[in-house]
Amino acid sequence: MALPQAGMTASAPSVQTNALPMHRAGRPALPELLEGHGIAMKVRRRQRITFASSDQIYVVQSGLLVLSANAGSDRRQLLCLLYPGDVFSPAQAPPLDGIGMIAMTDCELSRLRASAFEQDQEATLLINRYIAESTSSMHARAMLHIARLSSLPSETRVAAFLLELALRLGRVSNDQVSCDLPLSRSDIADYLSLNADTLSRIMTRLKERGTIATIGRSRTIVKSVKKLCQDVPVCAATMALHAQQQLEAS
Amino acid sequence: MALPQAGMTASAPSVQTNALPMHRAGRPALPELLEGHGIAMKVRRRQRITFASSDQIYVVQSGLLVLSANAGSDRRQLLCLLYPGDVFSPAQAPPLDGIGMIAMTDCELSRLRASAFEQDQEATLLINRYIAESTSSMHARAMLHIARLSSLPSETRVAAFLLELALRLGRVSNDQVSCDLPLSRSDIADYLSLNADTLSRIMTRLKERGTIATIGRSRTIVKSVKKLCQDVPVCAATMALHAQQQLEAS
DNA sequence: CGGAACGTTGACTGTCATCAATCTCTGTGG
DNA sequence: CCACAGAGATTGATGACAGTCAACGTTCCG
Repeated sequence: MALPQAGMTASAPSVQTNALPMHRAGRPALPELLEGHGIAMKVRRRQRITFASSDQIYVVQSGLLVLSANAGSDRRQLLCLLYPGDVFSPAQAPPLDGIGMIAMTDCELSRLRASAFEQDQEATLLINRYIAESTSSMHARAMLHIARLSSLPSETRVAAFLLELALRLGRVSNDQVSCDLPLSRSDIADYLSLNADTLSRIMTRLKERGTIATIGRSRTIVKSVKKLCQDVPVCAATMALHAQQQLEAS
Repeated sequence: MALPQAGMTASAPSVQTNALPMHRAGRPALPELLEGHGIAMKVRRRQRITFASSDQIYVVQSGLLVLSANAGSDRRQLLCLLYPGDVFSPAQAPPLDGIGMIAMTDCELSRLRASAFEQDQEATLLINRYIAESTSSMHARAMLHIARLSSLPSETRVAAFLLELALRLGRVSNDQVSCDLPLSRSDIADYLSLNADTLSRIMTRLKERGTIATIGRSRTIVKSVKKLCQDVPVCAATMALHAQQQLEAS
């Protein structure tokens, strides 16, 4: 288990995006030597991880986590999604009340100490590079999320989010993506800064409009990825950031 | 000029924050060897920098820039503020239309190629570490910004933002912070995802309420930092992320 | 079978974006 | 020094949209 793997299998997306050519497809594989140092952790769905020491680094091997905080009066805010391959250290989190990670699915993590590699310069080099690339890509995702939150109407916002999650967790076939949502409605609402009620209304509208379809409570299908990317610029960027990495990892 | 310096002078903030203890105060100084490799760039206010190659890295030496994109139909979205000391590479930006940096003030940048250090392992080590720490801290700021956008009412959002900018660019004295805003109203609005009209109303309300005061068009004073931090949890985190780094830099 | 968590829907309210008009600064040229 | 122009900032009226509260339905669990 040297490579981080996606929580579910993924086939190659067959859709063309108009991503800027400058963008990197993925990052190099996490070297195995990390395995020797890290402590494997298994966390279960809904489990919460608080940051004990700032020296610790978490590597997501499988599953899905979110960074959570209590920003407002009592409202929980989900700030960031952590996918397999992501490296996360407390330094990347703001010092908000109730900051911590919450597992959305059963997860496998590696926990290691940032100072663990200082003897081995070669290893430090590789690992720092890996961390830098991971952190860069997470920053790009955060920027995309800000763009989604700020400049998209709520309906499009939800559609773009579902696309991201489906690209990461689901399977692509013939211009459709589908996945089982590991987040509940109120989780999604807390991430997209919507009300759960409003989110429910929006998803009903999206279904009526034919943008998405649902099976049961959690299975969700984005009907036409191509159309979504044409209509919404953010979705093309989502493809570039999420689908290509998926390609790399598989 | 080895160290990045703040655009304007900064005295030590005299206000206590309840930042979480785990949080790092700053990052180590950028080593001088970067100077040898980098190309110094001077950009003027309002000038736009597009990303030519993904191999390039920009280090902000002085001034203030923003990351900008055209996310929605025609609306410009300001995604991220870049302060002195920040390292920014195109990999940290999402592949959105019209992505680029815009100088809010006259700026000094160093531009270097990511692959420039590969011969010198010692240098690579230090620089990668610096980049990793910078990127981490930028990620934390992005998360804080998301929290601000998502879970604060617009009035508080503006106040929290003004606090951040004043802590970075202004001077602290006796529980007050003041600075000259380098951003126009519509810049601020585009960053906080508000309408410029609404922003104007909000600032009027903040003035009436005594939270802030203004002198002329751009000079802005946050009246009671302590009170703001007590009322708004995000502001305490803002102090932790921005005031302490200011301390470090000065 | 019952209960709890989750999801949906409706009526109402508050907030923010929009559009348009007016006002205030700032710099320029006479 | 003043007049002017143009950008930027404010203010008002209005409509669209999302949050709130409450009730009801559904699914999943013991």
